[in-house]
Amino acid sequence: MPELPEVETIRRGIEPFIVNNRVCRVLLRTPKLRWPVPADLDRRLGGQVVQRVERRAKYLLLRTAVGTLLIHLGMSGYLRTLQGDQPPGKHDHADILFDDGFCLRLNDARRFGALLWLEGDPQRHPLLAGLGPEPLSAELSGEVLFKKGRGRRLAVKSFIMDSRIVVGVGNIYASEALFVAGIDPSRAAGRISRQRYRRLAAAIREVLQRAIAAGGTTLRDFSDQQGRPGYFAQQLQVYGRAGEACTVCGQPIVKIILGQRASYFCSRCQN
DNA sequence: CTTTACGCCTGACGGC
DNA sequence: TGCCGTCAGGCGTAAA
Repeated sequence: MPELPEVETIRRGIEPFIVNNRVCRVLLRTPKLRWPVPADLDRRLGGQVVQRVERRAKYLLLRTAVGTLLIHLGMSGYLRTLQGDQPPGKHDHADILFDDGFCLRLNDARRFGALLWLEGDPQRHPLLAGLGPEPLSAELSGEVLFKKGRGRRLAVKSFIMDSRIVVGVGNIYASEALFVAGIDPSRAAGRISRQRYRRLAAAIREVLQRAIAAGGTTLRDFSDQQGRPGYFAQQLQVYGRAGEACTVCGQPIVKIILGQRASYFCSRCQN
């Protein structure tokens, strides 16, 4: 389930292989993922040179002179990199083949992902236009969170998972960041001080940054295959650890449901 | 305006 | 062994 760190790791992994590389063709095996995949994608992307590989939130953007291929991996999606042709396996929905024999293959068992063709400025596309700040940029600050949180009764965990507030904070890292910041996930977003939001903004950045650093080592080799993203589970402090001792105080980690999502926290360290 | 519920989809897992 | 129900989860959309 790729969260932002996984997507960024994938971006960095594929970038050197496809920037300045020309797409020779696109092979679609599945007509619809989350939305219908443009049937004429081969005609649009074929022959185009990938100029840049960007990421906005959890969307990957492969930019060409005439348009942008948007890729979202949903929950179960991953990209593999292949050389030459290899027989497709189960849930291998699309291949992007390049002139030099390089192939980017999209696999997504649950098909919650997306493959779309965007023309014009991608930032104007409805999927991207309303997004909040990137968590790793200076645009995210405690002040921004504090201001957006005014008057809201929503649980802060659900609040930071709202992509209009800040992008790329998925279920796992939301719990982790709130633990680092010492904030109870169920606390209303409007009832958190500026000071504590500053700590939260820093915690979000730190947790994501650390996961990217870990991904850079575990997913380094993209030349073979397996851009299969992991959870970086080895360094999670609360997520999925209900009943286990808090790494700081030893209290058992508690699991609660917020906004229909599993949430984990330490009732002693977080308030 | 905010908040909540649901649907999309498959694989893993537990109970029988 | 197999069948069935439940859960997981990003994110858009509908409904309250």
